[in-house]
Amino acid sequence: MDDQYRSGSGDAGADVNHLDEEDDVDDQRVSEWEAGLPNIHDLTPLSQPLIPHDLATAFSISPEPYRTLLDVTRASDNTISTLRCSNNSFAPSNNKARPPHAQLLAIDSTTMMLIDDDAAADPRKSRRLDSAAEEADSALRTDNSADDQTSARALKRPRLVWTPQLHKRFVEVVSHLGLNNAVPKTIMQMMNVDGLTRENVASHLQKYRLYLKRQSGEGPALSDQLFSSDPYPHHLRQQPPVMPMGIHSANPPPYHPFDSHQHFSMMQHQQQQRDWPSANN
DNA sequence: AGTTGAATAT
DNA sequence: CATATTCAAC
Repeated sequence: MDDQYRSGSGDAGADVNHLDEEDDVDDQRVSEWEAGLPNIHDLTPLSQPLIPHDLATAFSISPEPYRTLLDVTRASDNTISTLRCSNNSFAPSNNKARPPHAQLLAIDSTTMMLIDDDAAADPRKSRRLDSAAEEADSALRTDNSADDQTSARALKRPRLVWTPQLHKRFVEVVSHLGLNNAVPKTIMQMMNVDGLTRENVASHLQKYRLYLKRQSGEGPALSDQLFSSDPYPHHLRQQPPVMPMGIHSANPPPYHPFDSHQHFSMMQHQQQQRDWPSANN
């Protein structure tokens, strides 16, 4: 193929890593794949920057370096030889919980709306789980950025942090299913957050149930009324309380762990990137 | 030292 | 799947 052109939709290389077994099937799939490739007029010549200069400067994006045709060819060769070498070192797919890229779709439009709102309001951690498809990926699962040196196994996925967004989705799903169907696996599927494991959910569910029990069990006893300003017989608390999950992470979010009941009214300024990558212990 | 959220073991 | 225990962070 003409290496003067690049496609916006991903590198061809990724598909080069099957070797033996089922060649014919592979061939067919390759053909299909090839058929789907953009034609030459759809491609941007590598000699042209993807981002127009003025746009780049407007957004403070450092301009791409210019490439000569020679550069391009060289890079291309490089890529190819790299792929040839590392063929099978791919694909360990270090966990069961991420087969196809598209799983079930989200519960309903309402949910999606809510989530989107949230993501907009708190961009800090919205990067995982926002449409639950896009880059949730890179954020949640084993981080590939610094490349998995030891590749394959031995990789413990980083500790999951239940951000308010994640938790919210969790709560939504749980209430959407009855308490009967709200079991880890189902919840996990419904949440459709990729990288999220059943164990993650199970653990969280445990805490959540505990929390719920506490809420309801927590006698509206007199002691309560001493401090509470609401004299109502409050066993009407059927509605799953939106408990704000605290976060144990490198960056201290302004709110408290579990028990206290507060609505997060945090301002939406300050967007940092330090999500959860305390990656390694 | 005491809690907590999350992981892991049963 | 539920529950108990362990563990690291505050």
